[in-house]
Amino acid sequence: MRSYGQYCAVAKSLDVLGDRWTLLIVRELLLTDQLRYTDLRNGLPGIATNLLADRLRELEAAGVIARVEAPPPVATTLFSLTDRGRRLRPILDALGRWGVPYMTEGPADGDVFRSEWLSWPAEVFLSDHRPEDPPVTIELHVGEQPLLLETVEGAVRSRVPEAAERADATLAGSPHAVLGLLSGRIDLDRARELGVVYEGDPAVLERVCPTHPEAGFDGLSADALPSL
Amino acid sequence: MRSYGQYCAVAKSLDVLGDRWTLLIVRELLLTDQLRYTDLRNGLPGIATNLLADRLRELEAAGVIARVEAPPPVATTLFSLTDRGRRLRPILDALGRWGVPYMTEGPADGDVFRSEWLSWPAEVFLSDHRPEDPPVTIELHVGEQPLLLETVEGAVRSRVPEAAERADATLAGSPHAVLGLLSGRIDLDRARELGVVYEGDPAVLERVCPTHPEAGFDGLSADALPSL
DNA sequence: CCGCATCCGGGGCGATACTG
DNA sequence: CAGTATCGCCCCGGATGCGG
Repeated sequence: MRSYGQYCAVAKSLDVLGDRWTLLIVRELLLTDQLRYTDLRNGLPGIATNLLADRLRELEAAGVIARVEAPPPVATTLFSLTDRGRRLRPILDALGRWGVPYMTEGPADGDVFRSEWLSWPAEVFLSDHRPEDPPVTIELHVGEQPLLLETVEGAVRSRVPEAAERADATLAGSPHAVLGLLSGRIDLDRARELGVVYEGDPAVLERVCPTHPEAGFDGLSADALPSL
Repeated sequence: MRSYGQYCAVAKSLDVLGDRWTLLIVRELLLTDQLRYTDLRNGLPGIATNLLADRLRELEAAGVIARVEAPPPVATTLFSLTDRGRRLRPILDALGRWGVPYMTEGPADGDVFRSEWLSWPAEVFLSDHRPEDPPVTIELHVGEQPLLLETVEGAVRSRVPEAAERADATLAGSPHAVLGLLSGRIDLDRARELGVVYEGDPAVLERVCPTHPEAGFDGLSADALPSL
């Protein structure tokens, strides 16, 4: 990217990160530690292959990602974040938190979806109301692959589960309906009408879901959002 | 900006903020509450006037900024952030914090500079080591206009000072030298050799500056930064 | 002056095809 | 699987013009 030519920390960051697709590549690598070129391509629907190659080169030159030649039997190149790349998490989290209101009204026409992307709304909306109790996990089945939510230190974190990992409860349904439930905009009964399936102790869900009258989310509701 | 077409909070944010110059316009409005078109143009060296007009329209449509028609004697349109726009501060702060290492090696050739941009390095590097004592202020004279640092709740915040506001100490010099002092990379004696002028009780500066062997800044030193 | 609109050249980007 | 090559378009940068 052409430099802004400003001796300013924000501008310097944008010199490195401001190109189209760059931060979404970082998002993919924050959600899944190591990815192949093809995995990135699949996780970034719409990116042109030459752009992906360009961005990966630039990010490597900037010290944000590293290329690892995996030994057999994998025998392919894997991309992962460097330490400096992992320090981008606060930026992505801030962007995610600010963008959550744009999700609560449902996907726009033609939007694609991957369940890992629920990571940000889940961590923003949910919290552990009984942090002293033993931790619990909930498995989300929303897109192609599941997402695991777990209570940790009073908050809720998400990650891609290991194979055959069992959770205390499972929640399945459409992205919009599951998000409505997680945000506290609708309750479980209403969610079920929208096709949501919840299996497990209801107390597990209640433990992490927002208290019902959508409270104190610091302007995270979609109300008063411009039409775009 | 063309939408990424992804039902993801990060992508939705970038749909609104990802265009070139957009976040730098927000930066200007976070640093100074209300700005005229011409002020923005001056604060964003290099931006084309049509792009500035485009971005302001887009940001207004997105509900991030608002246009205020100032009454006489000002008689001009002022731009300011909405509530939603002010919630972008965590994003800018995260970008600023990540970008600080790119500043510690000095400005690149042709970089322009404005003293307000020292806001991020100052808040990242400085802290109040004696939060129980009465608050102190330091006035930075680095660029055209001064920047005021003040201790608040154990941290150091910065803002553009009111006219004729007096600080407990003043610090003047080149951006690179002042930044070296603020980051703890050089001490006051060395800074003075580089043309820095400090007036006031040395204890004021020591109270906020990092303890000398550049300690624990979470990878914020410029070491091991790629050449770009 | 202030707040833009218009025009125009160049390059970043999007889509597809092709290759070691 | 991991890219390169190509082509059109549109975004961006820079200059100028223009009404209030």
